[in-house]
Amino acid sequence: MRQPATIKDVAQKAGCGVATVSRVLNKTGPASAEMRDRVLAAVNELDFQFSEVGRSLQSNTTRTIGCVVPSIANPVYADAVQGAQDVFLPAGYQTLLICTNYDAEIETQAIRTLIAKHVDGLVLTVSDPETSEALAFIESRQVPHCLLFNMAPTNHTSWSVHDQAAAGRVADAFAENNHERTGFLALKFLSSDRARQRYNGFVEGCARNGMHKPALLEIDESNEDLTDLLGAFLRDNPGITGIFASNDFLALAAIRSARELSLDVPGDLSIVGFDGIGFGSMVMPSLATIVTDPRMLGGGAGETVLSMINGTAAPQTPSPDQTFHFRAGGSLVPLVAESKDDGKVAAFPPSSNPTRKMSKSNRRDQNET
Amino acid sequence: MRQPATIKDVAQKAGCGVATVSRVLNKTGPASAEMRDRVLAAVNELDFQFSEVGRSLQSNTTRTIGCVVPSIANPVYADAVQGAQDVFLPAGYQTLLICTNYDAEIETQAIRTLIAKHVDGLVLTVSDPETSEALAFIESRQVPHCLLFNMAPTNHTSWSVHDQAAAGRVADAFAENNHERTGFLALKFLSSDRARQRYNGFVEGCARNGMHKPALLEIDESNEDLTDLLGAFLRDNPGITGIFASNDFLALAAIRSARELSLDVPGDLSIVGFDGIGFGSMVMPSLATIVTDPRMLGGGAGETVLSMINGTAAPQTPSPDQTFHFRAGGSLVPLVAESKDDGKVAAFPPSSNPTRKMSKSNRRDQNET
DNA sequence: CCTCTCGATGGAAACGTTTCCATGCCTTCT
DNA sequence: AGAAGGCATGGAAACGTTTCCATCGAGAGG
Repeated sequence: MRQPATIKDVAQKAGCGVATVSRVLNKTGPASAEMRDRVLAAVNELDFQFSEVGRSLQSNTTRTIGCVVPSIANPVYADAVQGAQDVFLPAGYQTLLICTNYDAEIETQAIRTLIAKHVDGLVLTVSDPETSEALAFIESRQVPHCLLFNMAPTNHTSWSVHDQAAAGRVADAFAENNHERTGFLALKFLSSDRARQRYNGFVEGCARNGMHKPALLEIDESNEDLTDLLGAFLRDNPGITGIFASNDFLALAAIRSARELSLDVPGDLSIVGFDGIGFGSMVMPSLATIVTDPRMLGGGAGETVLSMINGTAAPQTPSPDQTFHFRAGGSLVPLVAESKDDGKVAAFPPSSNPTRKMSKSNRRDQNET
Repeated sequence: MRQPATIKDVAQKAGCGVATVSRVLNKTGPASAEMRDRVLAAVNELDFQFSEVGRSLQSNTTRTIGCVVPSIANPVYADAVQGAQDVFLPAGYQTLLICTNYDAEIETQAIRTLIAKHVDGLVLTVSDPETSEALAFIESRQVPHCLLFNMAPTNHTSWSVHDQAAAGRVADAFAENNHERTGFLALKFLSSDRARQRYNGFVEGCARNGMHKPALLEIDESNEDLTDLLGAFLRDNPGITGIFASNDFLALAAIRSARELSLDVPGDLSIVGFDGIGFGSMVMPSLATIVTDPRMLGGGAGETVLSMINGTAAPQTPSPDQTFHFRAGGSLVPLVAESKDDGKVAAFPPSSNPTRKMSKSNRRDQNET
């Protein structure tokens, strides 16, 4: 039993042809009761199991779906993958997972291999859907697929948070709390169209609310020292009272860094995140953020691919404003006017927030250190 | 080009035999320069790519590894999977991911299918390695494999945190801080040998330190209301001053629940977690916990499987005490003696801990509600 | 009693590769 | 000049399935 038994072994042991074995085991054709028993006995004795690879060659199907995301160390993608596989597994499909680590080269290469392996479908987050080589290749091969967390180019369907609208909502939130000067904090701004969408939406939202254009603080590597960068950023852009971080991790890191800079959050600086990871509501202050549902999105993308495979009706993608909602939190508070030492007079007493108080003074005396 | 081109199409277009095409493309045999050019031209024209399934059938190899974990919604497993795939991908292997959702039935079924699909190896976390049907099957089929986060039965290798030693270390930490009565909080105690290992280690550690045997609080479903359960638990087990949660999620949830019960953490109740997720150090108070490195473990398990496939020397698994370390945090503080009103006389002045004091009075007046 | 039909069964082709082996030719050595 | 060897190439088997088609026997209907 070094080599696993094949259908031929079973046929031989049962004293019949391979066709009969196939018919019995697949229940795809007539067989006498006695024959059935003999085959089943042989199967048991040999511990036989069909080889899916022989089967795939013949049937042109693998019951396998490719799933491509940047990284599952990020819980947003991890949840989405989980959601997708929770759909696939009960449907009889297994999932080939690729984490590209935000590398377009790996993305292209891995997807070619997935297609060579003849996956029946693909769920994927690409770095840039407009230029993605991999995506073009998928189309040319006509593999059923669905995007995830990407803006869908024409002829594609995508399950995604409407980043731009969500970021606009964040601008509204800042406006509602009387913030005027804000910053946008992003990691890997260039390799992620998500971050860019959020930035654009935020800029637009700020403009719509009559706020200043947000300053951009971009980090390239996650191991750069955020505290130093943040300090320099606030020094270079005086007057900033709020920061929108392009994800919750960054937001929490920013809170920590702000504290290291002896800034009070939210007293001196309000911070809003994006994604709505569960921890956000466990920290003090709780994190104001955009809440999303990655699991639902992953599941939806999975259903879409299955429907393409089966030729059934595709599930409806959620409307933009169903893909997120704003969650208020202690990290974003109304800005209260006080003696503002940058010359701008805080003349208007905010009617909507009678309890508004000011942060401890002497914030950000940047030349002290 | 509905159906992708096969090697035969290439051969025909290049005017040669399929064997020549195979040799040219795989660089596995001689070919004239002119022939090479013709073949390459045909490949380009047809956008040909080998079918891995045909190849697999012939070569008895799939360049695919199965990876089985309970759920990647849990960042511990997500990180481990990421670590494994970071090893596999550069080595030319892709990863078939299965999340069993802690269901032994799914586990067995999925692993059978993985083997039918002829994966070249397996990295897996099973629910119980001693009784796992799937594991037995893997052995009978002699598939290279490595356990992850499981205690290794004989003849298996496993990359895992030494749960028992780590839990013992937690008991030491409580002892160092003069706690005597503790509780152990676990989710899915029955379906996870990890939780049981930790419980055993904790019980043993408490005994070693002369503490009371910890009380067990077990939650079955993650959606049960922890606050109610915790309240009842503390009422039923008076005198508890510290809780060891079997993972950081639970620990953070417990902190929140304690607050809802108007208990101060750590003032009234110290809490220690397990896993060392990044967030633990971002919350206030920071979470005392056992820090582990799931990514390293996943990577190690991956390397082990690769070494089995290639017949090279297996990497050395870390020694038990290299698999974790204790991280102090604000959620665990020394217990201070004070007027204790539960009748127990604090008569014996503990020689080893002269500074021992009691907790603030009237905590948990259990009949008040 | 003969034919027709139908159930049971086996042989063989096909799926897309790789690889063994045979063939033919050209070079090179004796 | 003849033999030997090496290179370039193609045919075909093999991998493990499914499925089409043919065969065979038996029961039914005329």
